[in-house]
Amino acid sequence: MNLESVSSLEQFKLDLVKLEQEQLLMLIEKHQNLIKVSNKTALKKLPLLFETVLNLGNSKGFSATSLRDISQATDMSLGAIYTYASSKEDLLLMVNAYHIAIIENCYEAFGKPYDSPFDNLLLSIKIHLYLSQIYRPWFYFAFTETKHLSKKNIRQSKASELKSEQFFHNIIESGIHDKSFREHSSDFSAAMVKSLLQDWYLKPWKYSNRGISLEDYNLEIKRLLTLYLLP
Amino acid sequence: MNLESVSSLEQFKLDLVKLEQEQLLMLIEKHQNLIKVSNKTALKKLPLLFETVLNLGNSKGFSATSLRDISQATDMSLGAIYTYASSKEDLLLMVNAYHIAIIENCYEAFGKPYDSPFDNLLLSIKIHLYLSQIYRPWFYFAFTETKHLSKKNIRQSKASELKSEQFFHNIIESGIHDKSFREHSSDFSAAMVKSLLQDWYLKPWKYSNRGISLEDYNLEIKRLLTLYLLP
DNA sequence: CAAAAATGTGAACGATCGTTCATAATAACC
DNA sequence: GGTTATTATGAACGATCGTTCACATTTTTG
Repeated sequence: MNLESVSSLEQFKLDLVKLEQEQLLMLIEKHQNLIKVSNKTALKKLPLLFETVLNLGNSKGFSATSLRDISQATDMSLGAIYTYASSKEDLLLMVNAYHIAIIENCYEAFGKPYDSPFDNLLLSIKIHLYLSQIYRPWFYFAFTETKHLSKKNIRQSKASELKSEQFFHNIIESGIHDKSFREHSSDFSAAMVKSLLQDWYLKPWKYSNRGISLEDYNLEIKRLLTLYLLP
Repeated sequence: MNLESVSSLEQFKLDLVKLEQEQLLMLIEKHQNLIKVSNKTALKKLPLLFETVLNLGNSKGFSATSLRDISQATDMSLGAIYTYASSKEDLLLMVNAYHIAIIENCYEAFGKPYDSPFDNLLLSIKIHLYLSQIYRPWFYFAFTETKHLSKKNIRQSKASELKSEQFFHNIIESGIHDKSFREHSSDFSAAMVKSLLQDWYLKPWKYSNRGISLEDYNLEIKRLLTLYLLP
C-alpha cells in the first residue's frame, strides 16, 4: 500500500488483496484453538462464511440470523460451520477482528506523508471513503450490531472509533497550529468529518438514488472543508 | 407549540406533553382492534411499555429482547402484555407509529415562520436537536432496528427520512434562489446537516465525554453553516 | 490402492422463544 | 355489597434456537 494505491478505487482494491490474505492468516493462527480444520482449509472457506454473516446480519440482524440460515446460504452443514468457528459468537468476533485488523493496518501504512495538513486531511478522507466503500457491509454491520458484543469488545469498538477520530483531530490541530487553518474547534471539525464519512456507508441508498458517485461525494467534502477550514 | 416553545429545552419539553397525550390516544384508537383493554387503561400503561421496549431494545437489540425480559422490567405478566399489544411485532409498530406521529406533527406545527431562509434553517435544526435529545432512545432505536420491520414499513421509514431531509433541502434551495446563500449543491448541504444532527443522537457518549452540551453543538453547526452557506 | 487423516453430515438434545388460555384478582356498577 | 365487567396471572404448548456427536465421505499419505 502506497500513495499510488489511492489513485483510484480499483487500484486500491487490487492492492488490498495481499493485506487481506495476510490478515486472514494471522486471524486463523490467533484463533487456532477454536478452529478444528487446517489453516489452508480455513483460509479457503472463511471468506464465504464472513460474507454470509455480514449479508444476513445486515438484512435481518445478527441475533435474528440463525445458524441454519447461514448453513443454507453457504451450502455448508451445521456441523461444518462448527469446525470453522466454535460458536455463533465466535463467528461475530472473527468477522470483527478480521476487518478491524485490515483497516487499522491500512491506516498505519499511509500515515501523514505530506507537509501540508490539508493534503494529509484529504488523503485520510479518501482512504476512509475507499475502505468504507469496499467493506461497506462490515462498516454497516459494525455500526448496527455492536450491541451484541461483550462489554469488553464494545469498549474496544468505541476506542477504535475514537482513535480514528483522533487521527483527523490531530491533522486539524496541526493545521491550526501552523496557521494554515482557521481557528475552529478541532473537536467539532473532526466529528463533522467523521459524520460525513459515516453517512456514506450508513445511507448508501440515499446517494445511489441521486446518482452521486464516490468521487462526487469526495469532492463535495473537499469543497466544504476548503470553505470551512482554509482562511 | 409555537416559537416560544423553542426558547429552551425545558420549555420545549413542557409544551410537548399535550401533543404526546393526543398522539397516544390517537394511536390507541387506531389500533383498537389489537388492544384488548379500555382506552383509559392503555393510556396509563403503554408509555411504560414503550419506554421499556426502547431501553431493552437499545441495549441488547429488539430481536434479542424476549417478552420475558419486558415482562420482568415492567412488572407485568406475559399475559398482561398481550392485552396491550397483540404480538411482539405489534409492540414495535406502535412504538414507531407513536414517535413518528409526534415528530411529524411537531415539524408541521412550526413550518417556516421567518422570511430569511437562514433563520428558518437554524430553527429547523434547533427543533430537530431538541426532538432527538428528548426522544433519543427512539431515534437510536429507529436507526439501528429498522431492519426488523416489514418491507412496507422499511419503505415508509426511508420515505420519512427523505421527507425530513427534503425539508432542509427546500430551505437551502430557497436561500440559493434569493441569493442569500452561496451556490452549493443543496443535496449535499442538506445531507450534511442531517448527518450532523444524526451524530448527536447516534454517538451521545462522544459528546458527553467531551463536555459538549446541546447548546454548544447547536452553536458549532451555526458557525459552520455561516461560513459554508453565507457569502 | 489401501490405510489413515481430515472434513462433512444432519438427526437429536435441551433451552428458550412467542403465544395462548383457563383461572384468579381487581374494579366498576347499581 | 353483591354482581358483572375488566384486567392480571403464569403454566403449558409447539416452534425454533445453538450446539453436539456418531457416523459418512473425501482427501492425503505411504
